[in-house]
Amino acid sequence: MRYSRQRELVYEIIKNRCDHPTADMIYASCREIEPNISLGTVYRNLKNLAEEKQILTLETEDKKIHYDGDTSRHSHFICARCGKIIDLFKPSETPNELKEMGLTVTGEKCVYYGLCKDCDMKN
Amino acid sequence: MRYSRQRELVYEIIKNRCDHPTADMIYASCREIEPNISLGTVYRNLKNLAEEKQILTLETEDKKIHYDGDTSRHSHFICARCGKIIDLFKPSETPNELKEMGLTVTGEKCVYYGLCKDCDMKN
DNA sequence: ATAATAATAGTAATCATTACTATTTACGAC
DNA sequence: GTCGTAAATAGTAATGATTACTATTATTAT
Repeated sequence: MRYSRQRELVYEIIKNRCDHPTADMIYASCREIEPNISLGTVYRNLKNLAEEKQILTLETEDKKIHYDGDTSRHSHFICARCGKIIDLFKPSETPNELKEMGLTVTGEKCVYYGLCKDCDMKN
Repeated sequence: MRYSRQRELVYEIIKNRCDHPTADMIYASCREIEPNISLGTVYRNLKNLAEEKQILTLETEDKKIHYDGDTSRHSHFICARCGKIIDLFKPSETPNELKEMGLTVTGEKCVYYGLCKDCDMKN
């Protein structure tokens, strides 16, 4: 992969955020610094970075991919009402059963669903 | 929710499969029995059934929702190459940390990624 | 500096899903 | 049983996130 100013920017923006932005949110942040960057470029680089495992993706019920610059092992909680995503602890060790079944594990995504504190109070 | 022959059909089809079909796969199965059922009806009923927690959804990297008629607690393995979805064991108990953070958990989705046996051999 | 080619900007296309609307169906009251 | 009402459907159009395409620009090895 050849260097590009745009990919560097996308990467830096994700790494410096502690939320879980979607492509259009990242695009908006990019435009503030690089007003001519195109949406396609943001999408392409997000895909590249995810394939290189420099960032992670989270496929949620809102039908938008959420990106995560924190590549350490951790789980997520997603509020079913407001959609807020909260970082959680490290998931438990991957069970041996997988290897015994002949499955080579390269990643895992553990998501809990429910109501966050704020939304629970509003009920 | 009022009874409808179409919803019943959608429900029965999912419950009697042991794979994780997408809406269009379920639509195809429905058409074999009910040739006039419409795609919108299948989508609407899948959504209804999922909201009622009679079936589960799995949001995957292929950008299609996969449905699961097995509502018992279990995890999944998804092959990164062929997309095959394999049912796994029951996930470990939901940690207390969630409750301590004020989060009310109503569901969880734990997915492992990697290569299945067949795809691993082809490497 | 130059050539080769990867990456971009801008726009068009894709495709899973949802919305819309006229018609049909379920079902409770009579 | 049938009547009325509202929910559900069939068929089609619209939506919206993502990807594809293409002429132009930028990176990098020589």
